[in-house]
Amino acid sequence: MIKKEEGGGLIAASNDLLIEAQWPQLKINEQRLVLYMLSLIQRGDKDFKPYRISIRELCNIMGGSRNDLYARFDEATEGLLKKVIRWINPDEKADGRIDKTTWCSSASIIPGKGCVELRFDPTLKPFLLALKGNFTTLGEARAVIRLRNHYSLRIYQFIKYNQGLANVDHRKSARVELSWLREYLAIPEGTYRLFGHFKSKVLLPAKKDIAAKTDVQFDFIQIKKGRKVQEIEFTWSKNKRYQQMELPGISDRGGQTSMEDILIMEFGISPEKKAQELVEEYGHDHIKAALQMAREYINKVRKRGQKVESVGGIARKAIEEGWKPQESIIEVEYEVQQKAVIQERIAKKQQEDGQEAEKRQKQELAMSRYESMGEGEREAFLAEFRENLVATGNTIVLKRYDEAGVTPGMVEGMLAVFIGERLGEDV
DNA sequence: ACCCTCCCAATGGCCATGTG
DNA sequence: CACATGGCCATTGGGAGGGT
Repeated sequence: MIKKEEGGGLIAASNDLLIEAQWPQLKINEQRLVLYMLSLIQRGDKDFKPYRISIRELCNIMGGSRNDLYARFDEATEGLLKKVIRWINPDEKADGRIDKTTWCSSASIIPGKGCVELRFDPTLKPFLLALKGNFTTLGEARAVIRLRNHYSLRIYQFIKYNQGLANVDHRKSARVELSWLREYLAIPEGTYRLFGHFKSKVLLPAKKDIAAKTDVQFDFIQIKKGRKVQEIEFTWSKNKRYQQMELPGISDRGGQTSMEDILIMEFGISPEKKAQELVEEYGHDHIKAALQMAREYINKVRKRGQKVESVGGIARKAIEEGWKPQESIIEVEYEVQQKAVIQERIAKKQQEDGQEAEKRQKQELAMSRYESMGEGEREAFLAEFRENLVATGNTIVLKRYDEAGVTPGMVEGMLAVFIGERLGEDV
């Protein structure tokens, strides 16, 4: 990924991963979705669980109003489902294995819950983790999402990638061939043939865009060979203005919205309204403390290798009971209580299963008794059945039975029930 | 709710001019 | 001459607003 230049300076030759993945031309909304999903992935995630995005967040990601939001979501996810990525997994590069998959493996809109769900194919995991690079927080992803055009987005990724490497090799700049940059940005042959165009339409807008909307800013110098610009050298710095920037969706209600987002996305509390209610009722700080405790509790349970029944349930409990750092007794109590609830549920289920089996057995016994009846006995039984129909006022079934006898469907169904009732019990 | 029109910003191409 | 630069223009697509 990094090769030594003759002069000894470092060249970020390419982000092999991205090139080898043949990152296809994703549309802006598709890129936004992917980036947003990347921010949700945790390194520790074993399999890619479905990732939930609230409608509010989706608005931020895709931009625009809520009216045609689902249509745009549909369009973007359909694109992601269709587009094939081929990439060489660096861990398996030796055997030349090429993985082929699509960006996301399923996308669903969950009616009534105010959120949508996306799922990645697990094959993609190493690729996405590599891609994830340095933007790990919701805030950063949001900032990226604000970037309007996809050249800006890709340059931002490039800068962040180099910024990450700088932590390791202390590089101060990244120098790339113009041709590489064009390839990286997937600019078609013939477009921006002149550097001037490339600069005025790609580099400068990206510079402006990134400085205005994200946590970094960059600058570049043109390195010429003769009169032709051969290479671009990027330098970068932290964007100090970023802290004061208004992030989309947060501007109206301070930090509260993000708390709702945490409730919805991390703890799966839905619908959106419920999360809002919780924030309004208990307040930001209360919930923050409670959720921290809930996280610790969940981690503890998971460490013990136990399954967490309902993350949302624990969060709700934590909020409603006001878990605070010093009140670990509650936590223990809750744990015990929760265990009891689970035990009870299991016992109930077993009981139900048992009853079900018993019922089936009785029905089978009844049917065999019915089938082994002699002619006369059966006639008498059917007469009884008819009487029962009259008694219960079941005129529709009665009519059918009188017309055609025991026919598949309603009549047979009623007869089976009757048989079960009359012959199922031990005589 | 749907369609139409207008406006604006983004985009990409062309051209005149400047410069080593 | 070859290329950079900046201005200009046509096209496109999304959003807002108004009419049916």
